[in-house]
Amino acid sequence: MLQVNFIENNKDLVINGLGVRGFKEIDLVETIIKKDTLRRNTQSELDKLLAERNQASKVIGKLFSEGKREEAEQMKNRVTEIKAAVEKLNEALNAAKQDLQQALVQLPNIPHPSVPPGNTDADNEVFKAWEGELPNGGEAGTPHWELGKKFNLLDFDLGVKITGSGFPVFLGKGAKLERSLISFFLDEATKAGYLEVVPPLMVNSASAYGTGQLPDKEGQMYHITEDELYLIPTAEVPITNIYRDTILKESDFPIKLCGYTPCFRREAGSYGKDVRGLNRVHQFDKVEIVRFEHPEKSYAALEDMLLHVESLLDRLELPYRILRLCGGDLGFTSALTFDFEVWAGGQGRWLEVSSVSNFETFQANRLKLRYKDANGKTNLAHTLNGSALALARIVAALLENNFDGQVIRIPEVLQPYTGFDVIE
RNA sequence: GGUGAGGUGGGUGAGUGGCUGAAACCACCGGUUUGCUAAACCGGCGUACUUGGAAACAGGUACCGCGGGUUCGAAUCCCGCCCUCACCGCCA
Repeated sequence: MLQVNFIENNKDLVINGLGVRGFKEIDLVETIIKKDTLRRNTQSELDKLLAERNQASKVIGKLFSEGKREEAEQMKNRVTEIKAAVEKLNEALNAAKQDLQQALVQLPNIPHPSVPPGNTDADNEVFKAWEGELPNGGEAGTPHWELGKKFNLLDFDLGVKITGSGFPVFLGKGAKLERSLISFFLDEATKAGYLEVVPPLMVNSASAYGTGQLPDKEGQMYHITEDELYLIPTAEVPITNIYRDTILKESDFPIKLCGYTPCFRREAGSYGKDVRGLNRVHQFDKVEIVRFEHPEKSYAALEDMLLHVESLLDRLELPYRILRLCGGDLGFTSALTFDFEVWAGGQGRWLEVSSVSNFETFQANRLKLRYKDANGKTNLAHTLNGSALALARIVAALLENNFDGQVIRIPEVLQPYTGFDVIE
Protein backbone atom coordinates (compact mmCIF):
# COMPACT_ATOMS: atom_id res chain seq x y z
CA MET A 1 0.00 0.00 0.00
CA LEU A 2 1.29 3.42 -0.91
CA GLN A 3 1.34 6.17 1.70
CA VAL A 4 -1.25 8.88 1.23
CA ASN A 5 1.31 11.59 1.83
CA PHE A 6 3.49 10.15 -0.87
CA ILE A 7 0.61 10.12 -3.31
CA GLU A 8 -0.29 13.71 -2.52
CA ASN A 9 3.27 14.97 -2.85
CA ASN A 10 4.12 12.94 -5.95
CA LYS A 11 0.92 12.90 -7.89
CA ASP A 12 2.50 12.99 -11.34
CA LEU A 13 5.02 10.32 -10.49
CA VAL A 14 2.26 8.07 -9.21
CA ILE A 15 0.08 8.61 -12.25
CA ASN A 16 3.00 7.97 -14.60
CA GLY A 17 3.92 4.85 -12.69
CA LEU A 18 0.40 3.52 -12.89
CA GLY A 19 0.52 4.21 -16.62
CA VAL A 20 3.57 1.96 -16.99
CA ARG A 21 1.50 -0.79 -15.44
CA GLY A 22 -1.42 -0.14 -17.73
CA PHE A 23 -3.50 0.56 -14.65
CA LYS A 24 -6.86 1.83 -15.85
CA GLU A 25 -8.48 3.57 -12.91
CA ILE A 26 -6.22 6.58 -12.83
CA ASP A 27 -9.06 8.61 -11.32
CA LEU A 28 -8.46 6.69 -8.16
CA VAL A 29 -5.50 8.95 -7.42
CA GLU A 30 -7.66 12.07 -7.31
CA THR A 31 -10.33 10.21 -5.41
CA ILE A 32 -7.84 9.19 -2.77
CA ILE A 33 -6.56 12.73 -2.33
CA LYS A 34 -10.10 13.99 -1.93
CA LYS A 35 -11.01 11.29 0.52
CA ASP A 36 -7.94 12.05 2.55
CA THR A 37 -8.75 15.74 2.68
CA LEU A 38 -12.18 14.87 3.99
CA ARG A 39 -10.67 12.55 6.55
CA ARG A 40 -8.23 15.18 7.71
CA ASN A 41 -10.84 17.89 8.04
CA THR A 42 -13.15 15.64 9.96
CA GLN A 43 -10.31 14.59 12.21
CA SER A 44 -9.35 18.15 12.97
CA GLU A 45 -12.93 19.18 13.72
CA LEU A 46 -13.35 16.26 16.06
CA ASP A 47 -10.08 16.94 17.82
CA LYS A 48 -11.14 20.49 18.55
CA LEU A 49 -14.38 19.36 20.13
CA LEU A 50 -12.67 16.70 22.18
CA ALA A 51 -10.15 19.23 23.40
CA GLU A 52 -12.99 21.44 24.57
CA ARG A 53 -14.69 18.55 26.29
CA ASN A 54 -11.52 17.50 28.08
CA GLN A 55 -10.94 21.03 29.23
CA ALA A 56 -14.51 21.39 30.50
CA SER A 57 -14.43 18.06 32.29
CA LYS A 58 -11.38 19.13 34.21
CA VAL A 59 -13.06 22.36 35.25
CA ILE A 60 -16.16 20.48 36.36
CA GLY A 61 -14.09 18.24 38.56
CA LYS A 62 -12.49 21.26 40.16
CA LEU A 63 -15.80 23.07 40.65
CA PHE A 64 -17.26 20.04 42.38
CA SER A 65 -14.32 19.75 44.71
CA GLU A 66 -14.72 23.43 45.57
CA GLY A 67 -18.41 22.89 46.22
CA LYS A 68 -19.57 25.16 43.40
CA ARG A 69 -22.39 22.89 42.35
CA GLU A 70 -24.41 25.29 40.29
CA GLU A 71 -21.57 26.34 38.05
CA ALA A 72 -20.62 22.73 37.59
CA GLU A 73 -24.11 21.76 36.52
CA GLN A 74 -24.08 24.50 33.92
CA MET A 75 -20.87 23.24 32.42
CA LYS A 76 -22.22 19.75 32.38
CA ASN A 77 -24.94 20.92 30.06
CA ARG A 78 -22.39 22.34 27.69
CA VAL A 79 -20.44 19.07 27.62
CA THR A 80 -23.63 17.15 26.93
CA GLU A 81 -24.08 19.29 23.88
CA ILE A 82 -20.57 18.59 22.72
CA LYS A 83 -21.13 14.93 23.23
CA ALA A 84 -23.84 14.75 20.62
CA ALA A 85 -21.61 16.48 18.08
CA VAL A 86 -18.69 14.22 18.94
CA GLU A 87 -20.76 11.16 18.30
CA LYS A 88 -21.70 12.33 14.84
CA LEU A 89 -18.18 13.35 13.93
CA ASN A 90 -16.83 10.09 15.17
CA GLU A 91 -19.07 8.19 12.86
CA ALA A 92 -18.13 10.46 10.00
CA LEU A 93 -14.46 10.01 10.73
CA ASN A 94 -14.68 6.24 10.84
CA ALA A 95 -16.57 6.21 7.58
CA ALA A 96 -14.02 8.54 5.98
CA LYS A 97 -11.13 6.39 7.17
CA GLN A 98 -12.67 3.20 5.89
CA ASP A 99 -13.55 4.83 2.64
CA LEU A 100 -9.99 6.04 2.18
CA GLN A 101 -8.48 2.71 3.11
CA GLN A 102 -10.73 0.89 0.71
CA ALA A 103 -9.57 3.10 -2.13
CA LEU A 104 -5.95 2.97 -1.07
CA VAL A 105 -5.64 -0.81 -1.13
CA GLN A 106 -6.74 -0.83 -4.75
CA LEU A 107 -3.65 1.07 -5.83
CA PRO A 108 -0.71 -1.13 -6.87
CA ASN A 109 2.92 -0.28 -6.24
CA ILE A 110 4.72 2.25 -8.42
CA PRO A 111 7.18 0.54 -10.78
CA HIS A 112 10.87 1.25 -10.58
CA PRO A 113 12.09 3.57 -13.39
CA SER A 114 13.83 0.64 -15.08
CA VAL A 115 10.58 -1.27 -15.54
CA PRO A 116 9.69 -1.38 -19.25
CA PRO A 117 6.13 -0.52 -20.26
CA GLY A 118 3.99 -3.28 -21.65
CA ASN A 119 0.88 -5.29 -21.06
CA THR A 120 1.74 -8.97 -21.23
CA ASP A 121 4.64 -11.32 -20.66
CA ALA A 122 5.53 -10.81 -24.31
CA ASP A 123 6.73 -7.33 -23.34
CA ASN A 124 9.12 -8.53 -20.66
CA GLU A 125 12.72 -7.55 -21.24
CA VAL A 126 15.31 -10.28 -21.54
CA PHE A 127 17.72 -9.03 -18.94
CA LYS A 128 20.14 -11.88 -19.37
CA ALA A 129 19.84 -14.31 -22.22
CA TRP A 130 21.19 -17.85 -22.34
CA GLU A 131 24.33 -17.93 -24.43
CA GLY A 132 24.95 -21.64 -24.80
CA GLU A 133 23.14 -24.47 -26.48
CA LEU A 134 19.72 -25.59 -25.38
CA PRO A 135 19.50 -29.32 -24.72
CA ASN A 136 16.55 -31.19 -26.11
CA GLY A 137 16.85 -34.07 -23.68
CA GLY A 138 17.49 -36.76 -26.24
CA GLU A 139 14.86 -38.80 -28.04
CA ALA A 140 13.55 -35.59 -29.57
CA GLY A 141 12.37 -34.43 -26.21
CA THR A 142 10.57 -36.43 -23.61
CA PRO A 143 8.44 -34.40 -21.22
CA HIS A 144 8.94 -35.02 -17.53
CA TRP A 145 5.48 -36.51 -16.99
CA GLU A 146 6.49 -39.34 -19.32
CA LEU A 147 9.90 -39.68 -17.70
CA GLY A 148 8.28 -39.61 -14.28
CA LYS A 149 6.13 -42.52 -15.24
CA LYS A 150 8.86 -44.42 -17.04
CA PHE A 151 11.24 -44.29 -14.08
CA ASN A 152 8.53 -44.42 -11.44
CA LEU A 153 9.40 -41.03 -9.98
CA LEU A 154 6.09 -39.22 -10.27
CA ASP A 155 2.49 -40.35 -10.14
CA PHE A 156 -0.13 -37.80 -11.07
CA ASP A 157 -3.04 -40.26 -11.13
CA LEU A 158 -2.30 -41.24 -7.58
CA GLY A 159 -2.47 -37.59 -6.58
CA VAL A 160 -5.85 -37.31 -8.26
CA LYS A 161 -7.05 -40.32 -6.32
CA ILE A 162 -5.86 -38.98 -2.98
CA THR A 163 -6.68 -35.32 -3.43
CA GLY A 164 -7.32 -34.08 -6.94
CA SER A 165 -5.48 -32.82 -9.98
CA GLY A 166 -2.45 -30.66 -9.29
CA PHE A 167 -1.30 -32.67 -6.31
CA PRO A 168 1.52 -34.83 -7.64
CA VAL A 169 2.96 -37.76 -5.72
CA PHE A 170 6.74 -38.14 -5.72
CA LEU A 171 8.08 -41.66 -5.44
CA GLY A 172 11.42 -43.31 -4.75
CA LYS A 173 14.29 -41.47 -6.41
CA GLY A 174 11.86 -38.78 -7.44
CA ALA A 175 11.02 -38.10 -3.80
CA LYS A 176 14.69 -38.25 -2.87
CA LEU A 177 15.56 -35.81 -5.62
CA GLU A 178 12.92 -33.42 -4.35
CA ARG A 179 14.22 -33.65 -0.80
CA SER A 180 17.82 -33.29 -1.98
CA LEU A 181 17.03 -30.10 -3.82
CA ILE A 182 15.36 -28.64 -0.74
CA SER A 183 18.43 -29.44 1.36
CA PHE A 184 20.78 -28.09 -1.26
CA PHE A 185 18.89 -24.82 -1.57
CA LEU A 186 18.66 -24.36 2.18
CA ASP A 187 22.34 -25.09 2.66
CA GLU A 188 23.30 -22.60 -0.04
CA ALA A 189 21.05 -19.92 1.45
CA THR A 190 22.50 -20.52 4.90
CA LYS A 191 26.02 -20.22 3.49
CA ALA A 192 24.98 -16.92 1.92
CA GLY A 193 24.01 -15.60 5.33
CA TYR A 194 20.28 -16.24 5.41
CA LEU A 195 18.85 -17.43 8.71
CA GLU A 196 16.77 -20.54 8.24
CA VAL A 197 13.26 -20.54 9.66
CA VAL A 198 10.46 -23.08 9.65
CA PRO A 199 7.29 -20.98 9.66
CA PRO A 200 3.65 -21.98 10.05
CA LEU A 201 1.98 -23.16 6.86
CA MET A 202 -1.27 -21.47 7.74
CA VAL A 203 -1.67 -17.79 8.43
CA ASN A 204 -4.38 -15.55 9.81
CA SER A 205 -5.96 -12.81 7.76
CA ALA A 206 -3.80 -10.08 9.29
CA SER A 207 -0.71 -11.78 7.89
CA ALA A 208 -2.29 -12.36 4.50
CA TYR A 209 -3.19 -8.70 4.45
CA GLY A 210 0.32 -7.67 5.47
CA THR A 211 1.99 -9.12 2.40
CA GLY A 212 -0.80 -8.15 0.02
CA GLN A 213 -2.69 -11.40 -0.57
CA LEU A 214 -5.73 -9.80 1.03
CA PRO A 215 -7.92 -8.10 0.06
CA ASP A 216 -8.75 -9.02 -3.55
CA LYS A 217 -6.57 -12.06 -3.99
CA GLU A 218 -8.24 -14.38 -1.51
CA GLY A 219 -9.35 -16.49 -4.44
CA GLN A 220 -5.75 -17.63 -4.92
CA MET A 221 -5.44 -19.08 -1.45
CA TYR A 222 -7.00 -22.10 0.17
CA HIS A 223 -9.18 -20.77 2.92
CA ILE A 224 -10.04 -22.75 6.03
CA THR A 225 -13.23 -20.92 6.89
CA GLU A 226 -13.94 -22.78 10.08
CA ASP A 227 -10.84 -21.34 11.73
CA GLU A 228 -10.44 -18.31 9.50
CA LEU A 229 -6.97 -19.38 8.34
CA TYR A 230 -5.30 -19.49 4.96
CA LEU A 231 -2.87 -22.05 3.57
CA ILE A 232 0.22 -20.13 2.54
CA PRO A 233 0.74 -19.58 -1.20
CA THR A 234 4.44 -18.91 -0.49
CA ALA A 235 6.77 -18.76 2.50
CA GLU A 236 6.97 -15.03 1.82
CA VAL A 237 3.74 -14.61 3.76
CA PRO A 238 4.64 -16.10 7.15
CA ILE A 239 8.31 -15.11 6.97
CA THR A 240 7.74 -11.49 6.04
CA ASN A 241 5.12 -11.22 8.76
CA ILE A 242 7.72 -12.07 11.38
CA TYR A 243 8.47 -8.36 11.22
CA ARG A 244 4.92 -7.06 11.14
CA ASP A 245 4.36 -4.21 13.63
CA THR A 246 8.03 -3.81 14.30
CA ILE A 247 10.36 -0.86 14.66
CA LEU A 248 13.92 -1.83 13.88
CA LYS A 249 17.16 -0.09 14.66
CA GLU A 250 19.22 1.03 11.71
CA SER A 251 21.94 -1.32 12.89
CA ASP A 252 19.57 -4.29 12.57
CA PHE A 253 19.92 -4.20 8.78
CA PRO A 254 20.36 -6.24 6.75
CA ILE A 255 17.96 -8.94 7.91
CA LYS A 256 18.18 -12.06 5.77
CA LEU A 257 15.85 -15.00 6.26
CA CYS A 258 15.21 -18.16 4.32
CA GLY A 259 12.79 -20.99 4.66
CA TYR A 260 11.49 -24.09 3.02
CA THR A 261 7.74 -24.61 2.87
CA PRO A 262 5.23 -26.32 0.68
CA CYS A 263 3.15 -23.72 -1.15
CA PHE A 264 -0.55 -24.03 -1.83
CA ARG A 265 -2.24 -22.25 -4.71
CA ARG A 266 -5.73 -22.69 -6.00
CA GLU A 267 -4.74 -21.53 -9.50
CA ALA A 268 -8.40 -21.17 -10.34
CA GLY A 269 -9.01 -20.90 -14.06
CA SER A 270 -5.76 -22.48 -15.25
CA TYR A 271 -5.89 -24.98 -18.05
CA GLY A 272 -4.12 -26.36 -21.10
CA LYS A 273 -0.52 -27.26 -21.73
CA ASP A 274 0.70 -24.81 -19.10
CA VAL A 275 -0.61 -27.06 -16.38
CA ARG A 276 0.63 -30.42 -17.64
CA GLY A 277 2.68 -32.44 -15.21
CA LEU A 278 4.62 -30.33 -12.76
CA ASN A 279 4.31 -27.14 -14.79
CA ARG A 280 1.60 -25.77 -12.57
CA VAL A 281 0.32 -27.55 -9.49
CA HIS A 282 -1.71 -26.73 -6.42
CA GLN A 283 0.98 -27.84 -4.01
CA PHE A 284 4.68 -27.46 -4.56
CA ASP A 285 7.85 -27.06 -2.52
CA LYS A 286 9.87 -23.89 -2.48
CA VAL A 287 12.80 -22.35 -0.66
CA GLU A 288 12.26 -18.64 -0.26
CA ILE A 289 14.74 -15.93 0.64
CA VAL A 290 13.43 -12.78 2.32
CA ARG A 291 15.26 -9.58 3.13
CA PHE A 292 14.52 -6.48 5.14
CA GLU A 293 16.70 -3.60 4.08
CA HIS A 294 17.51 0.03 4.57
CA PRO A 295 15.88 1.93 1.68
CA GLU A 296 19.26 3.08 0.39
CA LYS A 297 20.56 -0.46 0.17
CA SER A 298 17.57 -2.37 -1.14
CA TYR A 299 18.56 -2.34 -4.79
CA ALA A 300 22.04 -3.56 -3.99
CA ALA A 301 20.34 -6.32 -2.04
CA LEU A 302 18.18 -7.16 -5.03
CA GLU A 303 21.29 -7.58 -7.16
CA ASP A 304 22.84 -9.76 -4.53
CA MET A 305 19.75 -11.96 -4.57
CA LEU A 306 19.93 -12.28 -8.35
CA LEU A 307 23.51 -13.47 -8.05
CA HIS A 308 22.50 -16.00 -5.45
CA VAL A 309 19.79 -17.49 -7.64
CA GLU A 310 22.12 -17.50 -10.63
CA SER A 311 24.72 -19.43 -8.70
CA LEU A 312 22.15 -22.07 -7.80
CA LEU A 313 21.15 -22.56 -11.42
CA ASP A 314 24.77 -22.54 -12.57
CA ARG A 315 25.65 -25.26 -10.12
CA LEU A 316 22.65 -27.32 -11.16
CA GLU A 317 23.90 -26.92 -14.74
CA LEU A 318 20.54 -25.66 -15.89
CA PRO A 319 20.21 -23.28 -18.84
CA TYR A 320 18.36 -20.20 -17.69
CA ARG A 321 17.50 -16.68 -18.66
CA ILE A 322 16.50 -13.68 -16.59
CA LEU A 323 13.59 -11.43 -17.48
CA ARG A 324 12.87 -7.98 -16.22
CA LEU A 325 9.10 -7.92 -15.90
CA CYS A 326 7.23 -5.21 -17.76
CA GLY A 327 4.70 -2.99 -16.05
CA GLY A 328 1.73 -5.09 -17.03
CA ASP A 329 3.24 -8.32 -15.80
CA LEU A 330 4.53 -6.89 -12.53
CA GLY A 331 2.90 -8.16 -9.36
CA PHE A 332 0.55 -5.84 -7.51
CA THR A 333 2.94 -5.21 -4.63
CA SER A 334 6.25 -5.14 -6.51
CA ALA A 335 8.32 -2.21 -7.73
CA LEU A 336 10.78 -4.32 -9.69
CA THR A 337 10.75 -8.03 -10.41
CA PHE A 338 13.19 -10.32 -12.18
CA ASP A 339 11.91 -13.71 -13.24
CA PHE A 340 14.20 -16.66 -13.76
CA GLU A 341 13.23 -19.22 -16.35
CA VAL A 342 14.93 -22.54 -16.91
CA TRP A 343 14.93 -24.44 -20.12
CA ALA A 344 12.93 -27.66 -20.04
CA GLY A 345 14.34 -29.55 -23.03
CA GLY A 346 11.72 -32.29 -23.08
CA GLN A 347 8.97 -29.78 -23.64
CA GLY A 348 11.13 -27.31 -25.48
CA ARG A 349 9.99 -24.39 -23.39
CA TRP A 350 11.04 -22.07 -20.60
CA LEU A 351 9.63 -22.59 -17.13
CA GLU A 352 9.55 -19.89 -14.50
CA VAL A 353 11.37 -21.06 -11.40
CA SER A 354 12.09 -17.89 -9.50
CA SER A 355 10.74 -14.44 -9.05
CA VAL A 356 12.92 -11.93 -7.24
CA SER A 357 11.32 -8.66 -6.22
CA ASN A 358 11.85 -5.43 -4.40
CA PHE A 359 8.65 -4.18 -2.83
CA GLU A 360 10.26 -1.04 -1.48
CA THR A 361 7.92 0.35 1.19
CA PHE A 362 4.72 -1.08 -0.28
CA GLN A 363 4.55 -4.13 1.97
CA ALA A 364 6.23 -2.38 4.87
CA ASN A 365 3.47 0.20 4.95
CA ARG A 366 0.88 -2.49 5.42
CA LEU A 367 3.05 -4.44 7.78
CA LYS A 368 3.90 -1.33 9.79
CA LEU A 369 7.52 -2.35 9.51
CA ARG A 370 9.68 0.65 10.30
CA TYR A 371 13.13 1.56 11.49
CA LYS A 372 14.57 4.47 13.42
CA ASP A 373 17.21 6.43 11.59
CA ALA A 374 20.18 8.26 13.08
CA ASN A 375 17.99 11.27 13.88
CA GLY A 376 15.50 9.11 15.73
CA LYS A 377 12.89 9.42 13.01
CA THR A 378 10.84 6.41 12.05
CA ASN A 379 10.73 5.45 8.38
CA LEU A 380 9.36 2.50 6.48
CA ALA A 381 11.84 -0.26 5.69
CA HIS A 382 12.16 -2.00 2.34
CA THR A 383 11.19 -5.64 1.89
CA LEU A 384 12.43 -8.03 -0.78
CA ASN A 385 12.02 -11.67 -1.53
CA GLY A 386 12.81 -14.29 -4.08
CA SER A 387 12.41 -17.95 -4.78
CA ALA A 388 15.63 -19.85 -4.38
CA LEU A 389 14.13 -21.92 -5.81
CA ALA A 390 10.71 -23.28 -6.73
CA LEU A 391 11.08 -27.01 -6.66
CA ALA A 392 8.69 -28.87 -8.85
CA ARG A 393 9.68 -27.13 -12.05
CA ILE A 394 13.35 -27.55 -11.29
CA VAL A 395 12.71 -31.27 -11.05
CA ALA A 396 10.89 -31.14 -14.35
CA ALA A 397 13.79 -29.37 -16.06
CA LEU A 398 16.41 -31.64 -14.53
CA LEU A 399 14.61 -34.76 -15.66
CA GLU A 400 14.03 -33.48 -19.17
CA ASN A 401 17.43 -31.93 -19.82
CA ASN A 402 19.48 -34.69 -18.29
CA PHE A 403 17.78 -37.61 -19.99
CA ASP A 404 20.08 -39.03 -22.63
CA GLY A 405 17.61 -41.54 -24.00
CA GLN A 406 18.73 -44.17 -21.50
CA VAL A 407 19.26 -42.71 -18.05
CA ILE A 408 18.80 -39.44 -16.24
CA ARG A 409 22.01 -37.92 -14.95
CA ILE A 410 22.03 -36.17 -11.55
CA PRO A 411 24.10 -32.96 -11.41
CA GLU A 412 27.28 -33.42 -9.49
CA VAL A 413 26.43 -30.86 -6.87
CA LEU A 414 23.33 -32.84 -5.88
CA GLN A 415 24.96 -36.24 -5.68
CA PRO A 416 26.09 -35.88 -2.06
CA TYR A 417 22.45 -35.25 -1.24
CA THR A 418 20.81 -37.90 -3.41
CA GLY A 419 23.36 -40.64 -2.87
CA PHE A 420 22.98 -41.67 -6.52
CA ASP A 421 24.33 -40.20 -9.74
CA VAL A 422 21.85 -41.53 -12.26
CA ILE A 423 18.24 -42.57 -12.43
CA GLU A 424 17.93 -45.70 -14.53
C1' G B 1 -13.66 -30.64 24.15
C1' G B 2 -13.96 -29.27 29.88
C1' U B 3 -12.36 -26.01 33.92
C1' G B 4 -9.73 -21.91 35.75
C1' A B 5 -6.59 -17.48 35.38
C1' G B 6 -5.20 -13.37 32.69
C1' G B 7 -4.38 -9.50 28.63
C1' U B 8 -1.11 -2.15 30.93
C1' G B 9 4.88 0.99 27.39
C1' G B 10 11.01 -3.11 24.75
C1' G B 11 10.57 -6.50 29.54
C1' U B 12 8.81 -7.27 34.73
C1' G B 13 4.88 -4.94 36.95
C1' A B 14 1.88 -0.90 39.94
C1' G B 15 -2.52 1.36 39.19
C1' U B 16 -10.61 0.50 40.92
C1' G B 17 -13.54 7.10 38.24
C1' G B 18 -10.61 13.40 37.55
C1' C B 19 -3.78 15.12 40.12
C1' U B 20 -2.24 8.65 34.94
C1' G B 21 0.39 8.60 28.54
C1' A B 22 0.45 5.95 32.73
C1' A B 23 4.60 4.69 39.25
C1' A B 24 8.80 1.68 40.20
C1' C B 25 12.47 -1.53 38.52
C1' C B 26 15.16 -3.74 34.35
C1' A B 27 16.79 -3.03 29.41
C1' C B 28 18.30 0.82 26.04
C1' C B 29 20.54 5.81 24.63
C1' G B 30 23.43 10.38 26.13
C1' G B 31 26.55 12.55 29.92
C1' U B 32 29.73 12.93 34.54
C1' U B 33 33.34 10.11 37.01
C1' U B 34 37.18 6.52 35.24
C1' G B 35 44.14 3.21 33.59
C1' C B 36 40.42 -0.58 31.01
C1' U B 37 35.95 -3.03 32.36
C1' A B 38 32.50 -2.52 36.10
C1' A B 39 30.00 0.41 39.66
C1' A B 40 27.85 5.06 41.08
C1' C B 41 25.37 9.49 39.83
C1' C B 42 22.60 12.87 36.37
C1' G B 43 19.46 13.18 32.12
C1' G B 44 16.64 10.96 28.19
C1' C B 45 13.62 7.01 26.56
C1' G B 46 6.03 4.78 23.21
C1' U B 47 3.10 4.96 18.71
C1' A B 48 -0.33 7.10 15.27
C1' C B 49 -3.01 11.15 13.37
C1' U B 50 -3.09 16.39 13.23
C1' U B 51 -1.97 22.11 13.52
C1' G B 52 2.13 25.67 13.13
C1' G B 53 7.35 25.68 11.52
C1' A B 54 12.49 25.16 6.40
C1' A B 55 13.93 22.50 10.60
C1' A B 56 14.84 21.94 15.69
C1' C B 57 10.61 21.95 18.17
C1' A B 58 5.92 23.41 20.19
C1' G B 59 0.49 22.62 20.56
C1' G B 60 -4.02 19.34 19.98
C1' U B 61 -6.27 14.38 19.70
C1' A B 62 -6.32 9.17 20.16
C1' C B 63 -4.28 4.63 22.00
C1' C B 64 -3.57 0.42 28.75
C1' G B 65 -6.14 -6.88 23.70
C1' C B 66 -10.59 -5.36 20.15
C1' G B 67 -15.58 -3.29 19.77
C1' G B 68 -19.63 -1.08 22.20
C1' G B 69 -22.08 1.10 26.71
C1' U B 70 -22.56 4.05 31.51
C1' U B 71 -20.58 9.08 33.03
C1' C B 72 -19.54 16.01 32.71
C1' G B 73 -15.07 12.78 32.81
C1' A B 74 -12.95 5.62 31.94
C1' A B 75 -6.69 1.91 31.97
C1' U B 76 -10.20 1.89 36.17
C1' C B 77 -17.46 0.39 36.15
C1' C B 78 -20.91 -2.68 32.60
C1' C B 79 -21.74 -5.85 28.02
C1' G B 80 -19.94 -8.59 23.72
C1' C B 81 -15.80 -10.54 21.11
C1' C B 82 -10.71 -12.06 20.37
C1' C B 83 -6.29 -13.89 22.19
C1' U B 84 -2.80 -16.05 25.70
C1' C B 85 -1.53 -19.15 29.74
C1' A B 86 -2.41 -23.30 33.32
C1' C B 87 -4.69 -27.96 34.53
C1' C B 88 -7.73 -32.17 32.76
C1' G B 89 -9.23 -35.12 28.35
C1' C B 90 -7.47 -36.56 23.43
C1' C B 91 -3.12 -36.84 20.54
C1' A B 92 2.09 -36.91 16.22
